[in-house]
Amino acid sequence: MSPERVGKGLTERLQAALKGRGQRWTEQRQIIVDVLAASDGHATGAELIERVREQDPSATPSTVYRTLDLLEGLGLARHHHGPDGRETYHLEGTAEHGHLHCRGCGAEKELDAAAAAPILKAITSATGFGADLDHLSVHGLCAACRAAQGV
Amino acid sequence: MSPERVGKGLTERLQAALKGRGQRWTEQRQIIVDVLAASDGHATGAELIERVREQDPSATPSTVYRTLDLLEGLGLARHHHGPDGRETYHLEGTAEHGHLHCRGCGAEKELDAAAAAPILKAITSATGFGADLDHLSVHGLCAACRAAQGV
DNA sequence: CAGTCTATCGCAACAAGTTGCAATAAGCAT
DNA sequence: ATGCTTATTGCAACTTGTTGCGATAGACTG
Repeated sequence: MSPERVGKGLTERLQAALKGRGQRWTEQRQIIVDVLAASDGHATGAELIERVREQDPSATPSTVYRTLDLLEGLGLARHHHGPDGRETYHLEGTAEHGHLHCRGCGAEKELDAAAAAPILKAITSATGFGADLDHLSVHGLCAACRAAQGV
Repeated sequence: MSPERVGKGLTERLQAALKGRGQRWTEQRQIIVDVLAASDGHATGAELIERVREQDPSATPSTVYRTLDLLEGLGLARHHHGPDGRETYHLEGTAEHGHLHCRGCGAEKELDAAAAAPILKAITSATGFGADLDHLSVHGLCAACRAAQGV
């Protein structure tokens, strides 16, 4: 697949944001952002490291993870934990969404903002919490598996 | 508040369950169950290992984790992932409950079944999912932090 | 363009979990 | 009690992710 680069706009916004905070733009960060953009969707830390290494074998895990942290600090990337606790990263820019993991069939579905709205509202009224949709991971049984198990 | 101690009945039920499956009861497993019962509430894997080691220095991480897996398989223990992805274990027997993590003050609150009911209902009607309360971890801002941030 | 300040990098060690395998020992049968 | 079968243990290596530190190099100053 030929990863068509994400618009240059992203890189420029990033450079500006970093400069404003006295931070620096480096080749490695460019690569990491490119990789993240190319693996549109979700990728584990290990996958990202591997792909970054294809472009720059000198890259180390610490650099990748630290850059990922940085991007999160800038609100450009997000991470959440999969059903097994492994980290999964995705670029901000796609709409905020939560995740549904089915323990029956292993499927993973995304939960978009519209579908989540009543859930977030229920959380707030029951607990006072303002929940982060991006960090919301629900484990359970999907409709199909519930039917199959006659629950 | 404090439900009755999980008496010796637990050990006996456990022994019977294991025997029925051709599995064995060992000193280590006794210790691990004891420790789990004693750390009523939540404990990370590392904490459990440490405490088990106080009673039996020869215990190794693999044994502890494998026993924990076994207990989960028997429905006697549960684990979920904290805000940082670390594992947290607790004995089944206390009421099912979810977890709320506040990213503002770091507080962790429990979400009991009664409070969660409307939330689970909202999840089901929005997505068809039957959510596991025990695996429900909500990250967000608690009421106090929301007020403090004027959100 | 050279000099300075310091953010970032790479390394190496660490922490939390997981897994394969040979040795041990639990539970059953004799 | 003795031996047999095989689940369980302990070890060691590995995976994923984190952290401290000295070395490198990016960005700004003069």
